[in-house]
Amino acid sequence: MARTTVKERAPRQDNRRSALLDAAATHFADRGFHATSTRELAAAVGMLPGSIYYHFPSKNDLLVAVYDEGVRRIEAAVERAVDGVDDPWQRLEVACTAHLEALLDGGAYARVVVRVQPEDAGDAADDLIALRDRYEALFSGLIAALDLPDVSARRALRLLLLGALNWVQHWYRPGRDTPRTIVRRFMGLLARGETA
Amino acid sequence: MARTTVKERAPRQDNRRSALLDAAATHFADRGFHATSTRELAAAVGMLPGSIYYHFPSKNDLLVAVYDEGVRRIEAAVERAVDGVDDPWQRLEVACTAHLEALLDGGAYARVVVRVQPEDAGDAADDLIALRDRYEALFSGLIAALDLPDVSARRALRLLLLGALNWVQHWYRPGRDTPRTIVRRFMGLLARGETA
Amino acid sequence: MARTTVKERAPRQDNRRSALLDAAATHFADRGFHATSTRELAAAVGMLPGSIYYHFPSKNDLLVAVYDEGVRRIEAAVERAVDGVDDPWQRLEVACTAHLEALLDGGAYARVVVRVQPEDAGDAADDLIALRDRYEALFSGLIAALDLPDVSARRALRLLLLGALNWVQHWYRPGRDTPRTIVRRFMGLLARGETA
Amino acid sequence: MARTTVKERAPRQDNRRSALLDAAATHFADRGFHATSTRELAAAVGMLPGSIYYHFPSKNDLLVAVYDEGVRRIEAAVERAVDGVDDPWQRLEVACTAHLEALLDGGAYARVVVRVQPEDAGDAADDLIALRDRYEALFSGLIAALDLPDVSARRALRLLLLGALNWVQHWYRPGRDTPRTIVRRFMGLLARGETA
DNA sequence: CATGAATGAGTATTCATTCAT
DNA sequence: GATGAATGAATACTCATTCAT
Repeated sequence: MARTTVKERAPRQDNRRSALLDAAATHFADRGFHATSTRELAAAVGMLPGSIYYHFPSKNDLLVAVYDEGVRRIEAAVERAVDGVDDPWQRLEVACTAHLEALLDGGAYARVVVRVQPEDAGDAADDLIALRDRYEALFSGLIAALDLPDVSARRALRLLLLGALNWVQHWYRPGRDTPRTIVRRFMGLLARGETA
Repeated sequence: MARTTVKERAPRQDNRRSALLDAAATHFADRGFHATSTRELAAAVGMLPGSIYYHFPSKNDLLVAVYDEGVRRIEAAVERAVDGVDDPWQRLEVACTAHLEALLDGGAYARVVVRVQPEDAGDAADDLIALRDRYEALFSGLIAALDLPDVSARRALRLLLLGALNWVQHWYRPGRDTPRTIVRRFMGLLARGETA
Repeated sequence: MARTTVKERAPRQDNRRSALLDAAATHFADRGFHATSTRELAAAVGMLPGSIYYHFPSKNDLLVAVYDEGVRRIEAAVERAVDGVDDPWQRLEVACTAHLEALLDGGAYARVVVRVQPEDAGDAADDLIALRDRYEALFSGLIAALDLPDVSARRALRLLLLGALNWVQHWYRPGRDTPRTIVRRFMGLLARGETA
Repeated sequence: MARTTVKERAPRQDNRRSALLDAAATHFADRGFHATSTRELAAAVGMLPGSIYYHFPSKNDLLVAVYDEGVRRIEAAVERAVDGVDDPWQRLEVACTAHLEALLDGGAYARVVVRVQPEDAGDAADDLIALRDRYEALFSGLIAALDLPDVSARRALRLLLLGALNWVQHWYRPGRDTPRTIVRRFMGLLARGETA
């Protein structure tokens, strides 16, 4: 009688916290960290501004939480994509596609990782840098498997690709391109084995 | 002689305005537009906050002025670089190097163009977009001269290169690399004539 | 002894309440009433902020409880000290010493009585004033037993002594002085019987 | 004919700043530092809360300014009072009276010095302590001139008197007593030359 | 005997901007 | 070519407190 249904136990869960996280992701991705106020965030989830601080100790920490989730999602997408693929260039290509899909269609979390600069997080800048590095290490691994002449070429390829991929958000218009076709084109421009 | 202050007397013109512009460029490039307050800018040039408004009607307009100067400088550098070079791939390479030099060693104005997102300018976002497009057109011209199969390949190359180049600021450490070596490496990864 | 937690089991009664009271005493004494937040108090005893309100209806009431305990403790110390002493000046001196010991070495409760101003308690200011008066009456009794010329001299002596004693906390450095030596010196400065 | 009167030059002076300082003194003295909000202060002088920060960089600095003025005023009053008085005990008595007058009738600035605890000023606590010490040094000088047996007696007398005097505000009711009569009574309780 | 989740009002402070002088 | 003095609105954040569970 007291509880309306047996499921009553769980629902009081932390879905306000995650609603808040979602709103933060969207706003940070779309307008930037500094251009987003805690009021906007609160309004977006129907809280009062002060109530945010029940869930997160500061706006900075909220950013770190979003960023962390963003990195986690891109990593997961990339790992899922390369799973079962054997050819090293093929693995790199599907990884790039997954990366780009995460950035363009994959929701706001991933976009935050590319849009927000670590230094915006103030004290927590180092946390963001560590997260970013963790992801780049995953990419380094994929590139290490290629038959490239030396470490310099590997580093150059990693930075060329990640730069180009992360910049896509600045000009991407859905419909005209898809993540897959963009990556196809980018990879097509590369000289595979016979690099200088 | 009588007065001890070393205040520069010579450049009679409005060097207050350009000092302000310089300070804005540095701050916007280093910390971002929203993270820079007009007070900081004023303090940096020894003005009172209100005095900024004698020179510029708003903080947004100040950004537009900086951005405009930034684009102007990159354009000038690129044009100077390609001048007298004939081979299309060679022209592209020196252009990329000039672009990267402007970004990395060329002072704050150019960095603002890459760091600040047009939407940060509010009303004036369109002005910034127009400026960015103007510059990209210059780049498109250089790429059009290459022997690439179709318009898609040309577009892909432009976006790949600009993305990779503009991303460099996120990882560049002076000493280890130079703009020239970075561009050499990037170009070396590309399949020249025989692109797919 | 199965469980590793050292949690005291014995004092069955509401030792959470008294832990809270202790924390409040310490914080109010050290930092003042307004400078102490209920969150700090809760954190100090490992509660959540809301849980305070199970034990006390408001922060003000918490202050009253601490203050009450503080007065009670000073009273008890003074009464214990004068017990068995006969000479009136001697009684006054040991009372002063007990008062000062309570203030300086006697824990936070007593210090709150001297540090916190009644008006800080808002509604409950009158409660604090009543408590303070109750204690001063005890002191008046001791002074009434002295061979002083008139009521004015008695009042002056009471206020001189209490003022000087209560001010000691502002300059006291343990080691250099002790409550006993301070009181000795103060009493030594007084003209005993032959007051003007 | 531009200026309405020759006096026009001065009046735009800093009288808003000093109105603000006055309001701060009154509020800090009457209700304490933490219990006074910047809003109240601003409202008291008809400013908006933010406008305070044109005049003072922080609430703490405002306190320091008030405190400084308070010490200055007590010092001035004491120095004025002892001027022309020769007998050392007489000098001490008029100094005490001046001190007490400053505290009780002399406006809020002096009261702040006694009411607010240095630690309330946060960062600026040391500034307040330095000011308080400066004033106590003045008092030490007056006491050094007395024919007291040793340095301990001098120190004890200084602390006894200052304590008693500063505590007066807690029980003083105008009308019943005056600073002069209170000091007379206090001094009358002291054993002059023949101290133990 | 409490907690989890919030509220609503308030905190000090900062913002871009204005405008008479 | 500014300054001095503010404005008005917003900022991130903290407060004591509530209450269903």
